[in-house]
Amino acid sequence: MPDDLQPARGTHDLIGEDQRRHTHVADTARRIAARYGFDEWTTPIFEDTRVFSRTLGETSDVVTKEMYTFTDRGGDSITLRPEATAGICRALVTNGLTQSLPQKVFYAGPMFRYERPQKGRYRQFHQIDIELIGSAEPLADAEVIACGWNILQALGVAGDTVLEINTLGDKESRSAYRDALVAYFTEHQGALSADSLARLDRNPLRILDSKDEGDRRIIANAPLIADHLTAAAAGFYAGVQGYLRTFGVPFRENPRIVRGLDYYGHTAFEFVTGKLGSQGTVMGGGRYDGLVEEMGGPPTPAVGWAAGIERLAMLLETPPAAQAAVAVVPVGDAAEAAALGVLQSLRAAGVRAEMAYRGNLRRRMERANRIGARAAVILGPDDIAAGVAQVKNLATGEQEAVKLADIAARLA
RNA sequence: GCGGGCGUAGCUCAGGUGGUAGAGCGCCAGGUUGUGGUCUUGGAUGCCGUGGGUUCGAGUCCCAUCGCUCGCCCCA
Repeated sequence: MPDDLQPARGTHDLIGEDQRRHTHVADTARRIAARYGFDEWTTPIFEDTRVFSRTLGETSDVVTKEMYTFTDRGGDSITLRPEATAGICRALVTNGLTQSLPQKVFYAGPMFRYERPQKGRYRQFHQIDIELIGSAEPLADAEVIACGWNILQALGVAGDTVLEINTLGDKESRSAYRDALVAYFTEHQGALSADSLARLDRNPLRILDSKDEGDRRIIANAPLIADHLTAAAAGFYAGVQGYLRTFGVPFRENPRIVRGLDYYGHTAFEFVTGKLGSQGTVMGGGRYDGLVEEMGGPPTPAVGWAAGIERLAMLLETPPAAQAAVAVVPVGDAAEAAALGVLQSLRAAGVRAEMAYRGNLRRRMERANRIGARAAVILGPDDIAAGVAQVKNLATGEQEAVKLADIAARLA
């Protein structure tokens, strides 16, 4: 194979089983989300760079080193979206939908981040996404999570995942907690890893997430957000947990859960799995009450999550099967016209049907077998003269003459 | 961005100490021009990732580079 034409680094072609897994994940999510009242939106794959730089946080890795940003021919700074939420909020504002809240949005599509590729991490990857914009109630958080849980159940992967939840509190709680953390970690900075030292002034909350062993010992005694929550924030968090129990969604509190993007507050959660190596987060999200305002709209509460389609597709136990076709097989050139008639009648009846473009009977039967056809409809001159075709079940080998007019109904 | 492992046929892989490349599967053709799967006979697989170096000679040794992969970072 010439190596001058390869897929760009971190991108993948979706073909055959890969595509079927992908489609199954997206279709299942779409179906379940619809039951919860979420409507699908499609927004542009690229946006004005400010849509992301303003909202994701000036210090986040996504903005500082992972965006595909370029200047277009008109001189505008354009960015391939690294995530869906910012674009959805922009669309909400642009279309004046802040006047008709709440909006419940389902989303599926490709995202782009310039990262070092690895299992479950790609430069072009796909997410499904739901956003519930316009409700400040804890019930909204719980419903969004319950919907995600149902999707994982429908995909048959819920058993592989654990829901971990935390609260980041309101602004007041968070800044008090942040101060406490900085004080604590500064006291122990001699023992912190280099990575965590860098996080200390950039994003101290992230230290809680460190995998470094030395860090973990220090983190074990770090202050907890629970002790710095305002009464309102604590009440909100308790409300979310109560509704999760009502919905029957099992969860585990994990005070170490922190979100990477700055716009999150209050509820933060992740569905994690141990089956994908270090890329264990399969679905993650939380509440982002400030984002719509950041985008130029009125103050608007919102909560949502994103899930990686590739990661979910990898967890699928049994690959979705391709739909088996019916192979139409003419015997000799003279039978072609009649065979095409049968072929089209099958398709009109909703049957997946195929006819090879050339080849003798034997070759066409081999091909029917190779494509996994469930049946072959064989038409020879004798059959046509008698107004029938041989319908052969390729699994059992049984064959029987069927009137041409009855074939479509027989195989539908 | 940092560290480890790996790039040989379409796929999975074998090729001690350097001597011009192999297997299985798949593919193509015949046995079988009105019947697939099983069987059988034959055939083609290839810039040994790419570039450079050492050598009489490199798939094999060295350097670089690209890609894949695992971990860190980050995140879905």
